[in-house]
Amino acid sequence: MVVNGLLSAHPGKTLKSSRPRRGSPKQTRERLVAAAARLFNRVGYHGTDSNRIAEEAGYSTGTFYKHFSDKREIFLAAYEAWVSSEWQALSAELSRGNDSEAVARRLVMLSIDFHTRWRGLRASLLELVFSDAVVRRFYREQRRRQLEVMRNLRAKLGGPPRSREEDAIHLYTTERTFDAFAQGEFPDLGLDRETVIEAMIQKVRSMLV
Amino acid sequence: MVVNGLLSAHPGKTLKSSRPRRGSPKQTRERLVAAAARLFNRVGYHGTDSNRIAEEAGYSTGTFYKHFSDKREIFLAAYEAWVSSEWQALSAELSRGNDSEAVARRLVMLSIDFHTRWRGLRASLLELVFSDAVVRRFYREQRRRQLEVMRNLRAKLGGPPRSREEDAIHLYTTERTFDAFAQGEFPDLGLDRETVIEAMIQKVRSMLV
Amino acid sequence: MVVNGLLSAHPGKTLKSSRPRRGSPKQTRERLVAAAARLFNRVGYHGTDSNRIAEEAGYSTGTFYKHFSDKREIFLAAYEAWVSSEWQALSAELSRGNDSEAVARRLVMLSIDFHTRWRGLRASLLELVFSDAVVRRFYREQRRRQLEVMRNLRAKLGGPPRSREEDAIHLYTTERTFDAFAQGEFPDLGLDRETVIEAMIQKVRSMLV
Amino acid sequence: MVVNGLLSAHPGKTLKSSRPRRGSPKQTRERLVAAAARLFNRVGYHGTDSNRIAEEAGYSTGTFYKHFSDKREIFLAAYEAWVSSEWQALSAELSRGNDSEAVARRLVMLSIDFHTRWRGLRASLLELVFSDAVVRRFYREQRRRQLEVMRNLRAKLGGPPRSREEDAIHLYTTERTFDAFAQGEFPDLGLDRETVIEAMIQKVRSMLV
DNA sequence: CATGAATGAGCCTTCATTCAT
DNA sequence: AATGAATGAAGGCTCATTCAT
Repeated sequence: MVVNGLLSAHPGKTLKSSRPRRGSPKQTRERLVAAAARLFNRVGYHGTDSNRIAEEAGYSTGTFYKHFSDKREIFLAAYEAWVSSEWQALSAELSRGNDSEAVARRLVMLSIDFHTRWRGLRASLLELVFSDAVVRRFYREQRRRQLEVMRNLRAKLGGPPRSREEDAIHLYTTERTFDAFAQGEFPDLGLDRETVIEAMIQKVRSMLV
Repeated sequence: MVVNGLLSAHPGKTLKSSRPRRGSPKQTRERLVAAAARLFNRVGYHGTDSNRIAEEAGYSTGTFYKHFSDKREIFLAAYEAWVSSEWQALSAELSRGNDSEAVARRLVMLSIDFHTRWRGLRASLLELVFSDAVVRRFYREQRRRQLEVMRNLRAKLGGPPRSREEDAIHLYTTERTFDAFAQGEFPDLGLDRETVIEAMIQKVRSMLV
Repeated sequence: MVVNGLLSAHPGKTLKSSRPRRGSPKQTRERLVAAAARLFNRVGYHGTDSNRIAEEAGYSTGTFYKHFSDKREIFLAAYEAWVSSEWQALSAELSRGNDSEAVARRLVMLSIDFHTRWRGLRASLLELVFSDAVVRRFYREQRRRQLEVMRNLRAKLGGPPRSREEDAIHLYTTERTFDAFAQGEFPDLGLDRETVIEAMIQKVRSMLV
Repeated sequence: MVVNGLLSAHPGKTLKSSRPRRGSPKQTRERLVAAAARLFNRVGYHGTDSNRIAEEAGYSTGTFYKHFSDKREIFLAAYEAWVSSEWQALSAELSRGNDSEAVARRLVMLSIDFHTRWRGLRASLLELVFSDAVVRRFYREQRRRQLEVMRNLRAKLGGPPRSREEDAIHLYTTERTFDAFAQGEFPDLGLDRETVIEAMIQKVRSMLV
């Protein structure tokens, strides 16, 4: 589980590293994952080639395959890095809140931020979940954990009981809406950004209390 | 693009056509789109080989490119066929309803059905919307029309006014939930199918009245 | 089983074909096999790359894979072509002989000729038989047939009975000696070409009568 | 190249060494050659990865290239080790013999043993002799020495004079037959092991006396 | 209108070899 | 003497697309 500065930072904006002759395998791996995340987010999974990932990270072709057996593997690593950093950020956010309105607002802003930064990877995700059994398994596992976290969270916050089904629907709603946000769908549809945000805040809030 | 029997029928289940040498261009095109839809739904956009589409439709490689300038074009044609057939089915459903609960139920079942039949194409959609400007434009246009239809529908049914933003969020919710349904996500997460369906019926109903 | 002019002709000497836009698949396949044989014989199996085979045959990369699923497959095709053409030549030779000395001489000269023309492919053969189960199976089958042919031949010629073991040893002897011939080993070792040939003629003759 | 215990022992059966940091260069070199021999015999020359050789010997990649300038060099070293150990074993065998039948038998059994233990390396040999001039030179030199040894041996044993050409053919025969033995060709062809061995014993014996 | 052989850019992957430590 | 991270040329193979028939 890699939750480091390189990755939790904005993946689409990190600069291309200069050529590093020899580093720790861990560092190399992280640089590769960060570069992969950047590329996935820029051109999607299918638009990214493994040689390019290595180059973007400042390494040569072969180095990639010393660390990952194929593109899918680094995709999963990037995906995991994102999920980890998002959860970490969300729980940090939650731990300092009391006013539910303020907490919900911060959660929404944070989510939008994450979905925006990981938009390309997210855009590729559903197709991979469909077409690749390994990605699918990984993805479903994340979802299970998400539902678990939600349930625990609400218990801790003293919120009202909800069925897991309701929680799932809530997750789908926020997820898809934030994706639309990240993809710039709202201005394109003539929808008001602030109105959507407010609506989402209310939705999130209703799950917390 | 015509909503014909080939397409509005279950695309994943249509049998491979026998060799149909020389037909009307219209018929050829439709057969190609139907074959493409079948393949997209089975293996996704990137998993579908354009030569294979022609073969599946009972034509040769060259014929494919006589009717479509590239793979994206047939994807859009298949997408359009699906949207058209879904809307047609939905409006047919709506036109015979009066009891809002029953109508909502039928709409939900219909949607699940459509999402299931078009799951592969849908799975590829978000990535293409992300990576391909033409698909994006087409997709956004569909979304605009969807919002328009919703607004008109509610006006006709005498439902309460809603902001377009609320409508959009509703669409995202149903869309994503039905996709999850189609991908078999619910049993995998230990969620009860019927409970989700009931919840969705209430959601849809609340938009109608 | 391809026994055509292209292949039974000297594979190392055929000129590179000019670019043929469209031919029968059979012709294309034959040209590819002929080109592969030429390259295998020039630089060995591992020294030959599949793109180069296509180029040498006057085709592009992709054409190769329309006809052969990988390099091994075309190796087996070339191998089969050689075996076929050699057997055909040998049996043609045998059918017109009566004087056993003369027949044996012609068989030896023919074998030397074949081993010389297929020296690169033969040089690669043992390694592939060792490392590749499919090649091994194919190779063993050829050997079985060889032993069969020998037995039948001798029966027809009224020669003395020999055990299959003796036949096998005889085949190994001639095979390896002709390979050495083809590889130019004799002058290098200061051995006299004619003396070796005479010895081999006697060996072959002793198997016939 | 020293014929040491590591090498004259069964190369295919030696266990992977434990990490031997810092030894004499000579020892390191020997361990590398032994590891290379093991791998060549398991998967052939082209199937052997030079990094893997180092690993198998318990050293790092770089160490390999400190001792050998390339893969071919270690192949030649392994080849030489094998030839040396085989000659040593054969001459030891010969020196204690008097009964020609018994001697021939022991020589045959020894040869079969050697060919079996070095089967992978031998399988690669002919291709390398064909494709690599340096290997070819080395190989031919071995052959010259072999012919020399044979001539001397027979002189010492008081055997009948034979031409070098006859000797060469004899060598090819035994070599190829023992290779076939080592590759398991006989059972596969339905040939009787003992019959072949007896025949080879007679062949060898006829060269000695 | 239809065919299908042919194209070739481009991606994935391996592995012999180098070199900074 | 040894390490092992890094290199990058080279090759295998795919697939969207073209075009002569």
